[in-house]
Amino acid sequence: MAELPNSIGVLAPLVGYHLRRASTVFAFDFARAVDGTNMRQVLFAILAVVAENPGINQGAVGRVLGIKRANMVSLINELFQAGLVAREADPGDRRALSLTPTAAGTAMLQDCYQRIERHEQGLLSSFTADEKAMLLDLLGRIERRDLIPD
Amino acid sequence: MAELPNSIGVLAPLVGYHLRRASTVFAFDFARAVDGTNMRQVLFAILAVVAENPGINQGAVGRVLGIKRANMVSLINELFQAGLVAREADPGDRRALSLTPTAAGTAMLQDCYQRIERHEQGLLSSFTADEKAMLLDLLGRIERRDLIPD
DNA sequence: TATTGTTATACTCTATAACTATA
DNA sequence: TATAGTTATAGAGTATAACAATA
Repeated sequence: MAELPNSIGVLAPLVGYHLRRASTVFAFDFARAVDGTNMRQVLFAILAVVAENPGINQGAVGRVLGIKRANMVSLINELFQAGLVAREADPGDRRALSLTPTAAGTAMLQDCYQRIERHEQGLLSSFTADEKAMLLDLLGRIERRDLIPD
Repeated sequence: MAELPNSIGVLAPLVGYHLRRASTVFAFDFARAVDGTNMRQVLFAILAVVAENPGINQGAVGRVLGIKRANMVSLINELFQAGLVAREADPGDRRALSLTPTAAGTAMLQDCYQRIERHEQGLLSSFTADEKAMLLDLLGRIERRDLIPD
């Protein structure tokens, strides 16, 4: 017992601290869940939004997910070069790029979703259905539309 | 109604996604709360652990917070150069550095804590006391000691 | 004028490997 | 051998400013 106890002092009652730690636990588990797929949390989120809203603009995706325009560029490039999304000039607005998932993108999304879902069940194995629903509800009430990028 | 609706597709039922978004909301608010203090989430967390466990080693702080040895170095340097923590060779183990908060460090911790506490009350203004306690409990059950750094 | 996508850039966070000095 | 701190380094994530093309 050489080690000091790990009391976290004033961090204990702070919701922000515990959100950060819990979020990190899920982030690590996400990485393990999609190991070998070359996917990351951001890419998965973008792919999910594109698949749900085919034809959506690059900027709109960023606005939904809280990613800045400037940072969307290389992320979309990654998904495009991996053959997971297609992009073409929006006929209604020639400045904009219209994004759609490819067949490979849809397959990747479904594969990853199933892996992640299974992993989340593991992390939440001690949770009742009510507790999980309660957690999602409480988190949803925190996510009041935060600042739009830019 | 030029903009597509922002439905997030398969992200909706994933706890990890909502943890990440909620965590970001709190991180932004943290930054606004401590504006002008030169403090950041990591530095505040380290300061809190050092203040709660005076004499604790650099590596032990990292273990409590999930920060790797290599990354602790510059963080402790920042706190030291800001005059918030003092460090001296541990008499019992001459490899280790024993950390204690300075008077300025204790004052900074208390000032920041009060600011953050006030801000968290704002973010959680729609939460009942029971709901906040429930959220902390559920998050605590996720933070099962995650992987020790290194 | 405002907006879409883009480039360039910088800072923070996180990760690995290798070194030193102690244990 | 193992551990504490350190250095160097690299990859993500995130931030701002400025530009061209289009609205």
